[in-house]
Amino acid sequence: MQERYEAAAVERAAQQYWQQQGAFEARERAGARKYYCLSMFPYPSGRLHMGHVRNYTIGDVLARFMRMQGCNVLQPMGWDAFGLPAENAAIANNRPPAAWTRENIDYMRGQLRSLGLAIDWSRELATCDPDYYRWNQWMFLRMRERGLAYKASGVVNWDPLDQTVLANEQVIDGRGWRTGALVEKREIPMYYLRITAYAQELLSALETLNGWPERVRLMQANWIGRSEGVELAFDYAQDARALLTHTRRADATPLSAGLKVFTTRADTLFGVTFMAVAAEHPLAQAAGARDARLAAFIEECRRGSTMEADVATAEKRGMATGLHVLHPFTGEAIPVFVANYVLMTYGEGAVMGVPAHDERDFEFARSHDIPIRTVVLPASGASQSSGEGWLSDYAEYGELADSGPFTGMPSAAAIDAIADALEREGRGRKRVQWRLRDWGISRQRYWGCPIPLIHCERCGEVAVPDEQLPVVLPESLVPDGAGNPLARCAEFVNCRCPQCGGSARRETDTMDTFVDSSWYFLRYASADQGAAVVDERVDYWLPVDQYVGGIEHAILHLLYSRFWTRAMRDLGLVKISEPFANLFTQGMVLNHIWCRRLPDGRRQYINPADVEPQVDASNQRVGGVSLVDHEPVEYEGLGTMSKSKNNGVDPQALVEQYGADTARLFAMSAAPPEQTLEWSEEGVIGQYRFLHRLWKSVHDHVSAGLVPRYSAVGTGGALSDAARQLRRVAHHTLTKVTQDIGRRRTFNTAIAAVRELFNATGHFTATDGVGRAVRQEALEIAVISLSPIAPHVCHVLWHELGHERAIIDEPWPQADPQALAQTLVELIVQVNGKLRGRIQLPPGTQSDAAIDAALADPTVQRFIAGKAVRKSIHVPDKLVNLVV
RNA sequence: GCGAAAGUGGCGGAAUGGUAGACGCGCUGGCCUUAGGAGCCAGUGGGGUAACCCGUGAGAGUUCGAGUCUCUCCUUUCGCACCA
Repeated sequence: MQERYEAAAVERAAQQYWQQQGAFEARERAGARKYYCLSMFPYPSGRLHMGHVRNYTIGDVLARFMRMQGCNVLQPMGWDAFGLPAENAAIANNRPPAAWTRENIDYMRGQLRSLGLAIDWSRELATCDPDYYRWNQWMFLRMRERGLAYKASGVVNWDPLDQTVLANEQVIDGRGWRTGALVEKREIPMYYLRITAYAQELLSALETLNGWPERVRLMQANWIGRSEGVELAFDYAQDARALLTHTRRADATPLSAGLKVFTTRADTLFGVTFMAVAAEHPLAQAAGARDARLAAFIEECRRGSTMEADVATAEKRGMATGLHVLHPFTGEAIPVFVANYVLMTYGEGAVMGVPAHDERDFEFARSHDIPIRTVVLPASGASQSSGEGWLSDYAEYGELADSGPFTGMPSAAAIDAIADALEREGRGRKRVQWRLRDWGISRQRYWGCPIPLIHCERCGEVAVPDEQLPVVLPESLVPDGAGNPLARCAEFVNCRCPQCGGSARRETDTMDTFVDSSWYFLRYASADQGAAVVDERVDYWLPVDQYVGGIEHAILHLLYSRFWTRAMRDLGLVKISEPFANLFTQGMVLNHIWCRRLPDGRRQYINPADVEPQVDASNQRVGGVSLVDHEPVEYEGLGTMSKSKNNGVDPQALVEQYGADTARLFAMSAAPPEQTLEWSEEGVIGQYRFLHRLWKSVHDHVSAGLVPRYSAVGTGGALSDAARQLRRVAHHTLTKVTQDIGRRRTFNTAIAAVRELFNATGHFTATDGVGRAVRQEALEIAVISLSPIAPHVCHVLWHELGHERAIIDEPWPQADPQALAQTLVELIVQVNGKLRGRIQLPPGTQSDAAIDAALADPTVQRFIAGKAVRKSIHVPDKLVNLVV
């Protein structure tokens, strides 16, 4: 055996072996428990980043561990290949996105292979391949037939200079990224998928997802946002009625029934002192038509991005319309305002304003001189004197006051009573409101899956017939940032109407890339199936047993996938409802951020590898010096690795310098996988050193001749204390690693445990036959425990330890209870909860005996001297607590 | 703004209501030598000669016992529907 560990040679050998054996190609197999282990597929951005290394190593550790547990494991990989970055690269390089994307895929496949992942590459797919996206189109048409896909108008970010729809990412401080023009909201026709039809099921089924993190389930539940409340209509006062009869248009029907609102707090109805409608609300539009100041305000609301975070953090502004509605019970005239914080996309686009019982309404009333009328008395008894600030007790349920016939009722009963009264008069009813909106999938972009529709002047909107699928995206176009090049591509646009045969125009919108990623996990099960979207093999492999990916996908991707799977279920294509039985959300990878301020105020980011940090007395980074030009740079703290902050680390360099095992070991050891991971070059070197020492230690052991491990020999009692102790540590390590990988998913503590075992092995000096057999056993346990995490080096070391069979084909070993047995265990003794002593007792000692032993401890005696022991708590084999 | 998490030595982190700081990085001292991104040994939260005392963002609470559970506050990170 070679004395020095050479990562490159070791990894080449191991990878070659796996490839020759076809070790990771998965087949459906009756009898064995299947284990479908899936990591979120990457966007082919050009190079792998540390987040990928972390993600794929987590998945790989689980896949390899479960394989050794006897499972039939499938771990596939593919490419989320459509999307905006390819178009940006195309603009920058004047090359088609297709070429850029496919080159990136080729390069990144090589990078992934160098990590030694146990992937079945025969199932590889890319979403930009027509063989894949034709099924997007096929599914879209099936959904359209069932009313699950429909056309409606939607609001987008519009760059008035480029005459182009912008993604939220392309809006920077309210301006277009390329033109700098102020972005506007614009309504355009779009296609939607009716995810809201599944809202209740998507919500209820969260309870069944026991293998998902609680926080993800909570976030999804909040996102779906079921609220029970009351929908009611306020009749128009004379002024509004007069206006509406003048401006009545064909589409004014929503206005005819009065001003509709939805509220969860019908109990506060008698406190309504104003109404607020969104700028896009038809009533606002009508009022704006005869009032120039109001029209200007509405126009102002149209500026800015469509992002909800922007809308919600914008200054709350509003303007009176001069119109009024009538209170359904008192008949009082209530003024109607236009307000920028009312969302047209939620509820009815209008809200009733109750300043006394809603903080946002309270502030709005203050700044617009609207009266505040208290109608619910808080249960806390807190009282609010006028002129004071907002008191949150008033947002709680309580007892109604000044509310006509409902006065004196508790809130919950009042809501029912008010809803009943409204329903009797046909003015309102109880209903459920969802926060979840239908999924707009139209993108006015080139590099995506074409929506398979044709527009014919005679026949209208016509579906592309199934036998003409896929509608193939021409791959030679180069976008220029202004508009969609597809719309200018005559060969694509001009076509025949499938119904009448006349000339027609093809739809040029493409699909949201979330469509591509909403079902790829199903396709892996039958990736070679040309005649159907999936086949019966999907029933064998699905659901995914373990899904691994970033927490940033907690809502959208996962919710869309849950919806899509149900849509396919209802089409009879799959039997499952939930695609992912277990979900693991990994944390982000962070690195330090260094920058310089340029004269024009912008920041220039410097890569941390090029900075020598300066620290203050308490070792905090306060600044640094560039290693390139020796000029000072500013420290901006830690942030996720990103291109824009120039703080990424190239995993390729890492693998070339230290090897994949070191990279994997670092990614798994530096933090628990669910939390953020801080990059540390020193940490990487530490793992590298460990692998060297492990190698050296096996080398030194086997160069004195191979011995069978102690447990295989099975000799009984002749062990020295040191040998017994080492065996106990070894088998304890095995227990801990099995739990930490298999149940707790804390790979960092599994690695720490192996290191403890390794340290213990180093301190074990016996050279006799039994001693060497015990050391063999300890080293074997260390190597096999580490093998899912650092598979290459363990593959080679396993052979060197004398094994013919490859380590990936070894069954995961079980700890020997005899090795774990102890003759004495240490109990801690507390007095009033503070540690005061330790006692050694045989395991299983009864309470009375344990407490007597604790009382006899000299230190304990000092602390209880002269005091009465009031209570004694005994936790068997762990502790005694004496309360005095 | 709304929703979700996190906060422990100089640093990353460990502690599955029961010994706070496992394991590693860094640092200090020593040894060794085929000078290697080496290896080995010892030390490393603060205070105190010691006995001991203090210590997990801040404040309260539950408990025999709280880093862990509950509440309030502060700070940081993630998501917010056209980035993927």
